[in-house]
Amino acid sequence: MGRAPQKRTLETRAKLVAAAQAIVSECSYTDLRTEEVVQRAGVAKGTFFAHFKDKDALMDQLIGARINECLDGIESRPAPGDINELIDALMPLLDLMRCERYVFDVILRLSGAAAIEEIGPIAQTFERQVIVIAGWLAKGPFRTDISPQLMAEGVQAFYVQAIALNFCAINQAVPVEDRLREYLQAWLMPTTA
Amino acid sequence: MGRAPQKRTLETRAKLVAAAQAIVSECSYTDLRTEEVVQRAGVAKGTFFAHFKDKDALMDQLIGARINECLDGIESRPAPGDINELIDALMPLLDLMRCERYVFDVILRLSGAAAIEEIGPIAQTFERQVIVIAGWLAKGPFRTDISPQLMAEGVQAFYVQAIALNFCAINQAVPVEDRLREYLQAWLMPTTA
DNA sequence: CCCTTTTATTGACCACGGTCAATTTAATAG
DNA sequence: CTATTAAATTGACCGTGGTCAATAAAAGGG
Repeated sequence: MGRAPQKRTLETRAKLVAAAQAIVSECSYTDLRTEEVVQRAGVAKGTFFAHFKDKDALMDQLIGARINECLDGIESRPAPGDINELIDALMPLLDLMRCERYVFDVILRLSGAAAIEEIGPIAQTFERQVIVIAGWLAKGPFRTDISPQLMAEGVQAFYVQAIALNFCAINQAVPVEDRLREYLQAWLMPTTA
Repeated sequence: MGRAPQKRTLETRAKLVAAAQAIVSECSYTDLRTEEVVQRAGVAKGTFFAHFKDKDALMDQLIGARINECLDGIESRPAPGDINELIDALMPLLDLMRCERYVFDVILRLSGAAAIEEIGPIAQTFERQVIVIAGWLAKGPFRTDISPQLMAEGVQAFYVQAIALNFCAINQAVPVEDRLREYLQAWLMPTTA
């Protein structure tokens, strides 16, 4: 049996997170260095790694929290009535995911849980994304031959692909939302002959 | 005006690539260290980085070559007549992409070219994948309301997603090919009411 | 209050990717 | 053949993520 966590522990962790958030808002996720985090938090380097398995775990927490804020906003909206409204509703999420190349890389890396017992914040939001979107699609004027869950997984696959393509110099002429619209039209409202 | 490349240069590069390939076949991509590459090649560390921008550039070359071998094999097959045949044909590619978590991460990271002038090997194969698949889909018994190119981009998005999900402990109960089949059925042969 | 056990913190240290001024080797001109 | 210039190579060095034995601080037990 472990004992209750000490108050000191929670304080230290809070200081680390606060320092990290400050760095992110002043500079960027890309520029965050663990060395600077511990300096600002006023603790030793080892302490950081006693609280976070590695740097990715900190990013998981920071970015996961922001995605959840995003989903809160998204969830409070009425179900979109067509594909354009769907894309409008998703845009805040997409903008967050593509705000920095490094952020997108981290998200992809952490979007799946390595082990069942340790589903990180970002991985959790990926499940939540599907749930939120599936809820919408069930109400909309979309295809009915497949489940809303499957439709939602497809939507997720397509916006990840759209963002990935948009990071290429070659493909930046086409805005993400235009590319995504083409995908979603074909995915959610197929017109079979 | 630059001079012609020296024979020595090509030899050094070949030694580096050979050393890297040896390490990969003896150990894994994950375990490859630049230090060991240069030791086996009998050159200094700086030489490595004179030939490759960074470690990713070496991986790009090694993995890109393997993907191309894969596509050569795939291309020599007749066009698949249904979704199961399509999946069978794609399996070698999928197995390569998911052979190591690190390999999948590298592929995702390099699948898009950062700048127009420098489309790396992996990014090139991603275009080629779409071309090969689109060629197939044009001949198959699939939906005709969208272009083969768009269908192929969707197929790519779906196998990437299927692999990503399969790296999660939670989702490993369902084999990649089963998950992919469900996606492709809905994507390539929608049955709208 | 002191002793014991658990938990948290520390900072010197390591691993590994990547840099760069200095040096060596090859190509070319005279 | 020699001098000059361009290209390739070297290895000491750096930045940064991550480790771990030693230490300090808190929590119980008597």
